[in-house]
Amino acid sequence: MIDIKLIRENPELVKENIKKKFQDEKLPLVDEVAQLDKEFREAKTKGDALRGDRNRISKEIGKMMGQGLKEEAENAKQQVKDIDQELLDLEEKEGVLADKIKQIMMVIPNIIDPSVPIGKDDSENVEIERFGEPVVPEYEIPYHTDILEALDGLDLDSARNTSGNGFYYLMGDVARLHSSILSYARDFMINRGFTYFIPPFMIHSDVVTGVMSFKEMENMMYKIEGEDLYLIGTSEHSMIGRFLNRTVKEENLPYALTSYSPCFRKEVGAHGIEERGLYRVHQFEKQEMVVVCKPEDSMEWYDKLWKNSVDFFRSLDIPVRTLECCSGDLADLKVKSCDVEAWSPRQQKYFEVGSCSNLGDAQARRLGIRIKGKDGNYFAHTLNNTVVAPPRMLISFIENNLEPDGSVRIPGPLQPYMGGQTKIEVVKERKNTI
RNA sequence: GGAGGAAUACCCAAGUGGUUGAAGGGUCCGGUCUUGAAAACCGGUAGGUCACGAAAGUGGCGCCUGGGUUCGAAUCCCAGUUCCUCCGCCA
Repeated sequence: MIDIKLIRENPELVKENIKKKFQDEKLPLVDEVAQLDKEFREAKTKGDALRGDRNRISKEIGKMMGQGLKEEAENAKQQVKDIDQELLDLEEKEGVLADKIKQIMMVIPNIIDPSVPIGKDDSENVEIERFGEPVVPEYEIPYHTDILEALDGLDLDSARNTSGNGFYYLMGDVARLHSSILSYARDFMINRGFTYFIPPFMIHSDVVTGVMSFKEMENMMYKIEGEDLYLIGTSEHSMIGRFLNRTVKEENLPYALTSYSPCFRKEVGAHGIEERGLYRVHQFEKQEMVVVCKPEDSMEWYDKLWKNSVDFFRSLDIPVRTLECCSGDLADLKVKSCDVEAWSPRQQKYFEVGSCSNLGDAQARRLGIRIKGKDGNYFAHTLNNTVVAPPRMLISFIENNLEPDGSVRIPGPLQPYMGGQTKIEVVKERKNTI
């Protein structure tokens, strides 16, 4: 959500930005909202004057009553009644205009950073960095569900019975590996100066509507029946929701936070064959980074954030690359963003394991996150990024650490979290599987 | 979940329909006094946000939130949220 003042003062800049994002259909909205804004301010100025009159006259009535001036008071009452009548329509108009303006402002995209490459869609995203040797093995790598089942570590059939498609049981060493990755990720971020958080896993509807559009909400969020509660789709929801309509002290910045949570997503819509198994599930767990900082610091934080993810994957011997989102692929709220992708030896391509975003002040404006400065308040900048999100991450992990005999290596940093174990062996008898 | 009580500004707190333009303290800032400090005394302390205005400034909204009653609401009514006390239940 951009500042409407920008539309008043520099509509051409806003239009240029829309063109850069190949959303020409939104161009008329700029003039439309400018006109609505003009009407709204006229109505508000008029309304404020009337409300002022009402306040003044009502006060006078009080004095008249005190002095016993009955008749004058009755006259004045009628005057205020007339004002109220006039305000009735005007206030409705103010409300309608304000709603319309907000609706349009929500879809006008944030001004992208000058460094963002211009391109129509994700095919024009730009690789900015690559680490590790993308291994092409001589033998065929099985589908990840087959690898995990051979380790007696995954039971999708039972999960389908208990909970439906999109759920899973992780078992034995594989379940432990899953937890180890999250624990390691937590410590990894703590060591880099982030503060560890465990947030609420359910949030109220006003927080939900603050952090996402109605459409996103419909497609993603699970609602608790009979309660004003939704299961979070990512800990960013409760982490950034914490700052909703809050003013933070300048000297307390930056907030560099890392949060753990399970994430629940409806994942409405059809998905391809490559998304079977653990690619796209209704429930996963995630270690996340959230930063709230001063505007001048956000770009520096942006670079730090995505590099954290890269370093994390490198420390587990997983080849990764960073792909910058081009203008057309950038979500409307974002100033700049990139995806961190891990190598899949089986598919012999990279796939997304995390996404890093600088939202500038757009999210803060939408949520009312302000900084109390010496010379007045101003909106904060917000950023977020994935550290790691298993079980999807397990796919790249086991594919890259798979031995020809089907066992899976545990890289050094993870071994302490696995009780010193250096590999997960294929089992002869699958005792965990019913 | 049940029964009571509460929510006012940075903090404490008064306030049952109209000179409340939210009393009074405290904190904080400035001053007097002092070698310096403390104390005492004097003065200043709603902050935010929106609109109008070149500016000075003017006005709207703000007493947990959202509705309502009224000429007028911190105050009355309805719904909700959070906190406290007690009871019940529970890792």
